[in-house]
Amino acid sequence: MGFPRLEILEKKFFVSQVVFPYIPGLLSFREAPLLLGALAKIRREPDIILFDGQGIAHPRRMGIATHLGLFLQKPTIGCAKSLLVGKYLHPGGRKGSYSFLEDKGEVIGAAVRTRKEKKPVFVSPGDGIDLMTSIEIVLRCTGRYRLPEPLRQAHLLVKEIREEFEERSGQEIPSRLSEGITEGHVPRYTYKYFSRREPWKR
DNA sequence: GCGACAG
DNA sequence: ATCTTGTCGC
Repeated sequence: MGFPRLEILEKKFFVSQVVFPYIPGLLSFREAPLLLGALAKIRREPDIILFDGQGIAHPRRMGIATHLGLFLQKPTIGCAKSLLVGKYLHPGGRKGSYSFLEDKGEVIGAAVRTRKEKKPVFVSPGDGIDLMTSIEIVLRCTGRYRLPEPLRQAHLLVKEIREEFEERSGQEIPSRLSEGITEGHVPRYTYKYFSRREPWKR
């Protein structure tokens, strides 16, 4: 999308099976491969990328937005619909109000009210950008809905693709089966490894 | 040991 | 995330 007009410039998608389970704190391992697949199809070079997930508001300050920002060497922002880690005071009810999110004595993001009286979204820098700029961009990308337009449009596109695929292939895409497919494709040792407490300390 | 836990 | 039931505001 263009900024600040938010015109859609390109729409691309990527379909495949997930090969890693959803584990809080390890979302990148499950979704990054597919996101990279879709991003590889984009012709234009984005100036910045907004992700549906955390940036540095992560136990190890490495949410999916940060992870991919570093990988792609591109500025990124994390905008999650719910909290992973950190504490915050409820922000004011007006659209645009926000309060900082902190963990272990450091500010890692903010709870931003993108819609009056609605649950806030959690914004945190991915990489190559600061918190205040991240908040400003998310707000300027938000219109009448809770989610910033880039993320909302992405969700709508996925819904569109999925429905078309379901009717054309007779058998719908077992979206919930991502669980089933996952268990059958993730090597046993891999799952055991990541199922332990704080596996990154091993 | 118990609770929390992006999508 | 997905699913189901019911409610509130434009």
